[in-house]
Parts: sequence; C-alpha cells; structure tokens
Amino acid sequence: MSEKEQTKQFEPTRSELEILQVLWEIGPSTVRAVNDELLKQKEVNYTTTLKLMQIMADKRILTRDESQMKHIYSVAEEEQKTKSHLLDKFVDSMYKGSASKLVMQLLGNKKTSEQELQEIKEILRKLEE
Amino acid sequence: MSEKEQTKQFEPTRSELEILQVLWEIGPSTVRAVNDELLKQKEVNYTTTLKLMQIMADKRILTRDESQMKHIYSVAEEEQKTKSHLLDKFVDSMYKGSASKLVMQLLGNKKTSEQELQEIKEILRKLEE
DNA sequence: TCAAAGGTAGGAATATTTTCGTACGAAACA
DNA sequence: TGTTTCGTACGAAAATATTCCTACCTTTGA
Repeated sequence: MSEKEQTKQFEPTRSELEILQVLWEIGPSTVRAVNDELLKQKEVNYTTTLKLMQIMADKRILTRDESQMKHIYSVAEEEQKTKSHLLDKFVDSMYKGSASKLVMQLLGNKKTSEQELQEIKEILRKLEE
Repeated sequence: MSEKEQTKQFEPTRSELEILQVLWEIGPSTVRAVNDELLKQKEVNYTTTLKLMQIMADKRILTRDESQMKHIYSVAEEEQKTKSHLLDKFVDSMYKGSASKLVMQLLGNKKTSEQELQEIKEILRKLEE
C-alpha cells in the first residue's frame, strides 16, 4: 500500500457504515451474526453481507480471525477514532469547521430533548474543573 | 411523484452535497459560477457539473429559472432545514440519537478550539434566559 | 457413511453515481 | 454575415457500489 493510500481518509460507503454500526453495537462477530442484525432493519441476503465484509477486510476497515472456520470480524480502527474523523468531516463540510454552529443547530432542533440539554451542560461544567 | 417518493428523505450523494455547499456559499447561480467554485477544489469538467445540477433539478433538490438563457439554479429547500435533517441523520446513525454524546465527542476533539468552546458555552448561557 | 446444514470464495450481474463527448442553439462581435 | 464563444440537452461510457449465483469445503447428526 502506497503512502498516499495509507494516509487517504477512510470513507465508508452507506452499506459499509451500516455494517460498522452493527459491529460497534455487538462487537467482533461472524458474518451470520451481523447479517441477523441487519435483517432486523432490512431485507438482505447472507452472501451480500459476507461479500461486503470481505471487501471491508480487503480495505483494512475490518480485520478478521480466520483461525476458526467461522471467521470473526472486528473493526480495525478504534470506534471513537473513526467516529471522531467522520464527525470532523461533517463539521468541516456542513459548518465550515465551526463546532459551535453545529451545536447551535443541534439545540435549535426539536429532537434534542431537555434531558440531552442538561447532559450537555453537565459536560461543559465538568470541563470547567 | 407518489406520496411515498414525496416523503422519502432527501439523501444527497457526495457530489450533490458538494454542489449544495457551493450554492449555500454563493447563493443562486449559473452552472458556470458553480463550476468555477468547484474548480478551486478539484478538476471538473463543465458539462459534468451541468449534468449533476440537471439531475438535482429533476430530483427537486434544486429549482431553476429558465427565463434567461443562462439558467439560474437555487436550492429548493431551506439551507437550515436540509442541514438540520442531515444532522439528525448523523446523530441517529452515529450516536444513536444522543446529541450529548455527539457534543462530548466534539469537545474531546483536538480540532475544537478554545474559542469554539467559549461560543458553545455562550449559546447555552443564552438558552438559560 | 452420507446427506443436510452452514460456512467461505469468487465472479458475474445490477444498480447507482459520476464523468464527459457530441450535437446543436443563441449571443457577441469583427 | 459569418465565426467564435458560451450556453443547454442528451445519451453513453466509466467508475463505484451493491447484490446474489454458484462452486466447493467443513461440520453435524441420523
């Protein structure tokens, strides 16, 4: 892998993101387990999920333990690191990098509950200390 | 357009999002103007941008004024409404709908400056009133 | 032992997204 | 007026992403 490819930012496709979410949720798993989770959300053939996960392993998004017949797939990068990167990209592209603009939007959002609000304040308060 | 299609959530592709960002930035514009902006970021052929904007107009993401030869394209939906929707989706898919989790990530992020932090606190303070 | 169930691999078929070649009309202007 | 420049429309090609068929191997259990 060239240096350029190494440093190239990780850009999951929509389907890849779905699988990442499942793996974040249930931890390292077999294809079967991931597929079962996906089936709760949508119609999807087992081999489709298998193929996607194989592709993700090729791309080094996932790693896998092949020592057993039922391969166990894990997310290669730290969940927080990946999310942080995706959040950065989101802030950059949608709010020109301004975190406060994003928060403003979030708070103006009807879906953000009073409880969430309190928690956010709590976070900031703790940050003061 | 069927009712289902109407209520179907707006899901811009990556290229479409780039164009939206330009239009948010510079306001209603010709294809030429949008393409010029895009050229600052990447190599792109005029007709490629034209085609994309035509497709977006088909999908009703953009509207256009054809009264002049140089058509003027505008973003159909309110910028804030679109961003709010995309932010919602992001929070839902990445943080299971928890805004506070997102904020926590944001604050733990080295890219979020002290100044941003102050601004966020200011927003919350004003919300108290 | 052998059939059924369940696993992987690989490639082909589809669907979607992105790019651009080409045709052709309108405007600008020498 | 004629030619160059700048615009749109359209369709096809190319690139990507998604889905699934088929082959074949391993495990399980009747």
